[in-house]
Amino acid sequence: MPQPTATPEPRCEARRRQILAAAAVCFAREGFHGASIAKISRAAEMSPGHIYHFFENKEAIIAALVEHKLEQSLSMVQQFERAEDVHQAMQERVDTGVNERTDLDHAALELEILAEAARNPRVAAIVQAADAAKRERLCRLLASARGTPRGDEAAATEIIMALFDGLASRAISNPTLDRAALLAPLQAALRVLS
Amino acid sequence: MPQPTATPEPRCEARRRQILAAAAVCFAREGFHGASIAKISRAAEMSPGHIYHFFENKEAIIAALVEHKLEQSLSMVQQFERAEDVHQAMQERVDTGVNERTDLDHAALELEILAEAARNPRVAAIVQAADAAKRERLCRLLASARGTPRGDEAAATEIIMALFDGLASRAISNPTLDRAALLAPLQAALRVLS
DNA sequence: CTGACTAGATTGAACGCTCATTCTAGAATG
DNA sequence: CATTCTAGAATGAGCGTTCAATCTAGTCAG
Repeated sequence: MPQPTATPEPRCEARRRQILAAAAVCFAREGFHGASIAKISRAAEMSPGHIYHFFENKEAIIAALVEHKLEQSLSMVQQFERAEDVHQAMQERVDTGVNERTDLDHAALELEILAEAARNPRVAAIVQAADAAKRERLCRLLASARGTPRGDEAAATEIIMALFDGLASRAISNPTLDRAALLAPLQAALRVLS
Repeated sequence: MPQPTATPEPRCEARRRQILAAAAVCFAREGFHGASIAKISRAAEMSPGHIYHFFENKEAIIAALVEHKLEQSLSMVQQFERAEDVHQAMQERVDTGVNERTDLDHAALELEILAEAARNPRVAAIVQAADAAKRERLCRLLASARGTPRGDEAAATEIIMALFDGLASRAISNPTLDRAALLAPLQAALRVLS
């Protein structure tokens, strides 16, 4: 018995991560359906057939990647929840948020995921479950930050999320986007919403 | 003589529109790469080969559809430009705007177009040219509505566009979206931006 | 009015290719 | 030696695209 309880699947898990990393690159560059298993296997430096030992099929790779991306995005909410002054933490995080959301590779993958969710029920379920979790936690944060309830917490949360989600679209539609200049009007909008 | 010079290409143009309408349905349902020429031809009630009399290839259908969609979206700006009171016209149009942007089929096609633009240079060029035109005109409208310049007109325009673009993402991510409730916080955000 | 002719519209089978997926046999490991 | 891992060729389906054949409707000769 080499490892009794320490590392559950050292090789297998590493391989899986290797495939997901390669898939993320290929999917961002060519889309879910433009990227072939052959290309992903080349990027992951393994044979096409071997990928099927770790994932049932191509859709499972997409699902796993989407899940992984959304888990990352949930960690942002956790940061706010741990912060002492929520208002201040949010204002400070806007800068980073804009840069993350308007990064071209990130934006491309995010839009690809949403477009896929619009037609693939399995992806839609993953996206919507993750979104519901994120939304509820953000809404609760907003309510506690406001102190006195105004009754439109859910809608305001929705608009704040639309604002940040929209940044990905803007990054694609406007390659001359001035990220720094966005901060002032964005914070003004957030102030009136929170 | 029924029509001497009125209709230039009645049959040909009608066929093109027929193909584009069928393609819009197929692309919204299955994505640009999921929808095959065979399926589009079936939806357009014509043979696959015949499609190639009207479009050079599949990419040309995508390009034509994207162009058509963006022309429609430009007509909204024209409405504002013709209005007497821009502020008022915008506030009145928000309701319609929310419903248009959060329509699932519209949102699916919009996200599909943006995802394609992120990797297809031809589509990117069309999207970005249309976006630049729309952006400049909206920015000018915002400046004239404000009266006294504040210097952040371009950035504020960008944030307003992000807000509306983001609604498409929200419609996909949250199927329980309460469209009517969005209006109040959305208008509050627009008021502080314009 | 009728039949031959024509040009454009339309068809659908066929082509070459790439895809996701499976299979087989050899290499590595213990 | 037994077992697990790995590679890459094989498979069949489906893709975008082409093209020779067919249909259709309008013109014109008689």
